[in-house]
Amino acid sequence: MFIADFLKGKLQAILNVSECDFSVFPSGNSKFGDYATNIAFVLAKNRSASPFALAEDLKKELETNKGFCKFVSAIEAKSGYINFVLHPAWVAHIASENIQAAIKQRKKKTIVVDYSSPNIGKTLAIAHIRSTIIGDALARIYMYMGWRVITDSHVGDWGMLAGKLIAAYRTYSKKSLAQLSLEDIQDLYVRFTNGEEDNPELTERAKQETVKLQRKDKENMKIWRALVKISIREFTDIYALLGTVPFQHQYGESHYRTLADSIVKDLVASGIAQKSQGALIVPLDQEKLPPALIQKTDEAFLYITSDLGTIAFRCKTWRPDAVLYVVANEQALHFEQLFAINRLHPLDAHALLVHVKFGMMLGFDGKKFSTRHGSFISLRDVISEARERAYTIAKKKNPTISEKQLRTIARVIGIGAIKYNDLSQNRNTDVLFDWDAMLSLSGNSAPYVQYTYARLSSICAKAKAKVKTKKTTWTQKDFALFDDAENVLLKKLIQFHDVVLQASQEYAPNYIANYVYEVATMVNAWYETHHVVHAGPVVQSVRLKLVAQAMTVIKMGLGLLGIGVLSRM
RNA sequence: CCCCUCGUAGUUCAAUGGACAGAAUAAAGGACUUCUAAUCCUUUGAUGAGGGUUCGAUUCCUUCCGAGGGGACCA
Repeated sequence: MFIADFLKGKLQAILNVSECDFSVFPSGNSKFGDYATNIAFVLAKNRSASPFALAEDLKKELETNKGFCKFVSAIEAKSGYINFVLHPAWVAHIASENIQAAIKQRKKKTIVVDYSSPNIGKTLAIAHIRSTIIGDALARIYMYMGWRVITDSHVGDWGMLAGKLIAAYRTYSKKSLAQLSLEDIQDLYVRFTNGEEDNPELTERAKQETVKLQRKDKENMKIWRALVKISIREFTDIYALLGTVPFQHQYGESHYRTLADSIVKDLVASGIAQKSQGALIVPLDQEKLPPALIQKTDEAFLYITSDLGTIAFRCKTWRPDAVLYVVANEQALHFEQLFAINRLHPLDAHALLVHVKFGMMLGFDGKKFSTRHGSFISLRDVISEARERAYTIAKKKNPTISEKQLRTIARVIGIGAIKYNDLSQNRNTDVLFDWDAMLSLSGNSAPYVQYTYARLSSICAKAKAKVKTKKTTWTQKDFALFDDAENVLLKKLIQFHDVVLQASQEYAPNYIANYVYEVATMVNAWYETHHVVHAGPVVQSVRLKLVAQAMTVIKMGLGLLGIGVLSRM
């Protein structure tokens, strides 16, 4: 149940104000009721009236509405706000919902999430972590929201990069294709780019190999296919380590080359693209953007060209309602140009194209990570470091536990810490890479929330209660045994859907992370002062319901972020 | 020179234009004979600077200062 949305709809209908842009939101403080609205402020502006008096009037109008009073048991007007206390019967109804089931939509919508998108020839690095983790969370969130989700990693496998890799292989490799590992390829590439600095001949060679590849030279195609295969295998391994949703597609840029070709022809024919200094550009003065270069002097395509093909392909194949590009801030101009060209020459009429941008991960020096300057941190190293740190602590806490269990705990905690670090922030600020911050195991972190879950699991085990993970059935009578803290906690727990909805609308997984953290904080405070196992049977059974409810919310919330829970840690 | 993102406690981060700007960490003190102390409870501390719009601005506009990233043949 989307409580805020539901109440807003009721208010619109009862007060007949559908055109007015007000909001309904959970009150931050229980002294202001459970939910509140700023409707009086918004209406007062339009009618140039006093918001304070208007709030009083609206309150009276709502109080006389019998239908509305089934959902809200008390209404108050306070300094212009109207605050609502939810009706206990309705609270019981909402709390009894099965939140593990994905939300059903009336009309099933489709979304394409484009994320991770590494280049071939290199293992995944720290620079890929944000896109991979944020994209994965968004995919999970939209699946939960009942959308048809298409996950696609737009792998960089074509163009100059591919040519360089082939040239590097041909120039330096002593191994055959079959013997080659990704590490070998990476070494060859680094050696090649270093060599380029004082040997322009190598760059020339790379260009020639690129042209040969684009002309489907047999030998080059063979080398290229091997490079792609080795790279994808490595990517898949790391995604498995991270526990991300497996990609449905990893179409590379190469996949779009013929489509891009026809789009470029169309753009030229319709006069949108024109020659400039021997290359092909799309002027975007009207959009107040610099011109986009879509074809080089040597007729090779660029990043933006294949992305135009990508739009056409996706729209034709899946007919999505939205396409999310989870790509760092540095590509902002690229996407502005891409979307602008799409407006001039619509490759699809109705898909909403969104660049979900985020701040960059910066190196220790506060500058961009770059392989060339040797500031390369592989994702494998980050993962194993995280696991190691978690392992050390887990072993200290549980000296008697089996090695196998320890490893499981270390994996879930370590991965959780990495993901949470990114997903709890997700603003556009750049992030300075810092081992300790990224792998924090205490305070506002995934392990804190996971620990809360483990404690609750332990209560269930001690009380010999079966944890009902699916749903908890509540009646209004249960609340008679609650004190204030428990009331507030349950009201917090039923906000789950509101939060997920908002996270999906704003492409902001951090709303869920923050919410789950707040829930964990409340649970831990409650835990200190309320006993379950030693309480009397009646109180115990109600508190066990609360425990089950909290466990479900934490498990689901972390699950949407791609983070697991443990019954023991 | 132009464009994008950002500037909040000592540090790392929160805050759909809203009710006293929240956490974590660091510092000081306190709580395990009862469900896991990876926890809980106290205390100290912040919106880069100046204008403007608004009943109300960390949020929107503007000027300046500072950081990072882009700006036609890499992606």
